[in-house]
Amino acid sequence: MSQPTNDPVPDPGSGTRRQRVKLSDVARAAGVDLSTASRLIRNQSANYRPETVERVNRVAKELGYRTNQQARALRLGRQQAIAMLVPDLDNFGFTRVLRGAQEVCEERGFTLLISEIDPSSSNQNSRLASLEGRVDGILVAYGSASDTGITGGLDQLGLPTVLVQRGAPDATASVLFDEEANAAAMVDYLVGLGHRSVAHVSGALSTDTGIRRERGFNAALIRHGLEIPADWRADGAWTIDGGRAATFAIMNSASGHPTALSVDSLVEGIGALSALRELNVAVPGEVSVIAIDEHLVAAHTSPPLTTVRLDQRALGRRAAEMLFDRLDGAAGQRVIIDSAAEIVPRESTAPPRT
Amino acid sequence: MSQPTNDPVPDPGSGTRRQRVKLSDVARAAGVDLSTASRLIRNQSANYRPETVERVNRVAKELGYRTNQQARALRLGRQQAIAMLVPDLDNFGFTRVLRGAQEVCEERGFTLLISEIDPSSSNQNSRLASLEGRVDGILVAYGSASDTGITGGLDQLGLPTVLVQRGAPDATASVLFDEEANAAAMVDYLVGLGHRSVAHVSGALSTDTGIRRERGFNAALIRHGLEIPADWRADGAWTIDGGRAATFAIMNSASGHPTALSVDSLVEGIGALSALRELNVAVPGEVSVIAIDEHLVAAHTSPPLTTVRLDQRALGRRAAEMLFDRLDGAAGQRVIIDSAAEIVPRESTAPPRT
DNA sequence: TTCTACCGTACAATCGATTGTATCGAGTAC
DNA sequence: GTACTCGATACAATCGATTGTACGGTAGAA
Repeated sequence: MSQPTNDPVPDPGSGTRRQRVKLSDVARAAGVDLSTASRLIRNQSANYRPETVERVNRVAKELGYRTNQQARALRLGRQQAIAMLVPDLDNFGFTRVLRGAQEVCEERGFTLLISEIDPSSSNQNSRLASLEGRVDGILVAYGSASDTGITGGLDQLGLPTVLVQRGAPDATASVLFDEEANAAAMVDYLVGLGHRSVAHVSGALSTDTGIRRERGFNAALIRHGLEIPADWRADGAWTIDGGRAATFAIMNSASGHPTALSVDSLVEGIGALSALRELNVAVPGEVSVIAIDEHLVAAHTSPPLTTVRLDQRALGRRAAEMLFDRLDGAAGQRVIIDSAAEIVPRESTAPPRT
Repeated sequence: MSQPTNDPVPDPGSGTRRQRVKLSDVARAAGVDLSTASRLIRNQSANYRPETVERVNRVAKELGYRTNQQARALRLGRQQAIAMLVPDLDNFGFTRVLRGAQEVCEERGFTLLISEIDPSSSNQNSRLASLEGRVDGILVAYGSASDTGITGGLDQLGLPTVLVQRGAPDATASVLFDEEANAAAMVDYLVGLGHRSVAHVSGALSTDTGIRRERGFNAALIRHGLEIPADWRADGAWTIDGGRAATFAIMNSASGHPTALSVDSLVEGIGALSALRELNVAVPGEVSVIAIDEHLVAAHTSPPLTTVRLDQRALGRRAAEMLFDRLDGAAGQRVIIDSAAEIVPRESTAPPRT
């Protein structure tokens, strides 16, 4: 190893890498001690002479000093960064959660790093491990897939974690929507239009969110005094193809077909529209369709899809805040926040044909 | 500050944070020097006794030792991580590029961190700066928006950068598709179906990619001996709404309307279908539509959209590889790779009505 | 005039790991 | 028997920043 210990002359050969200015350079140039420079750079100027403060800061600027985050992180024992894990960036649900979390991070001077980790892939644990030492905590946005493996890996990491829009039996720290209410909102809307025959394309019933929406759907039916055949409920697995398959199953069921479809996610809703088109079923003429998750594409499907907008930004914000609390030593809780569910009416819903 | 310097007893009060095992703990427990432990943990066992090697590794495992990445990064001066900047995770184009880069990172033992930075937002520079010291290099996937600000901030960072599917006049390091060929592929396909009146919904003409696709479109027309009116070209700005507006403009143009639309991106294609539906124009009966960017949603629009699939995974891979080369000191280059453009025929295209 | 405060700044330990070089001891050759 | 070699491991500097405490000097009080 070449070690020109006291030769600060930048190597002229490697044009790319300019010598990095460090704190000791600033201190020397300003004629003060390293510790003085350190404090003044960080505005801990309480006891210092204004003159010194000014000089140090000026020199730092002139030299283009920027603190080395690795060194800082090592000394402080923290990274000032958190990670958000998502299973699938192709799913429409995550971006607004991400942005909410991003906002909070920015307010706190933290960096948000995103990592896509497919929970079904084999190397997820190594990817998780690679996050170690880079972040102080983890937000897990896994609403849409089975994820038993992930939680195991997370435990090993020993980092504070908050689950977002997804519960787990053993997880204390999680931020959830009132999914029962969200599902019920769709039924209420359809019933309000006059529908009495409402089928349900659910999210994956292996997931917490799927189960709770199913429960909300059922509760709403009972509240409205409705009963539907068992084969009007189908698991759409949180995917386009799953939604398609579920819709085919419902429409071809022995019980005849419903006048409306309550769908647990936008991607499944797109699948449902696709199936109905293939079956030559008019939407909303013969069957109305409504789905959870608002996104710009919903305005441009055929027909434009009526959706339920959830306040996912707020979800992301709240989750990030809880994570920061945990970093400060607070215990994790299971919090259910108001999703501020709002129907965005478009052309896929209408009163049933009489 | 509480400094129980030589009191390694973990505080029983803070149940959350278990005392972290460090290398010196392992060394002590194994009865060897820190340096020995360091080397053996990293399999630099060249000169060591097999017995010692075994003992150190066993102790490390027993104690659950995991190397502190911050300390390692500080010592080594590198992070073993790179970042990928995307402007908008809602755009369908990025996920496969991301995954390609992810693959290469994994092969090299690097971590890929994703960061969404809206190039039009005001705080982009602070977000960029927050990446400093966390990553060794940056992949910039900005194909779809103006980004003059970003490049400025990147320069200041002084990190090796590679631009992905996006050129810049002054950028040496970039990996690009042959966009002229991609655009031409759409025209060829439409002409092959018998169309002679082909309009163009282009990507934002303020972007490099937009300009090059426009050029390819024009070249293809000439090659086929076709000429079209000026108002059959409209800028769709890489967005759904832009694509809609551009389609309205073309369809309402004084020159009458074309029999086919060649659209530069899937999102704009969705906008185009939306506009055509609103205009009661039959697709593909009156107007065929084809767009660049394959994605599952294209199979489920109405009608399903014929698309051009580009090998974005390869793009991501190549870009990551170039970035690693740059980290090793290689100069950046401007590389154009084969996009392996492939038409995915669906129901939005058909021969023109005679 | 001498002692006490206090102000402004410097000293030095520390975070956890990496790595060039020194050292110790045993075996071998003469 | 002495010197030399080499194998196995220890020593110590270092990466760049943070922070508790010590220290020197000046001013006000006695």
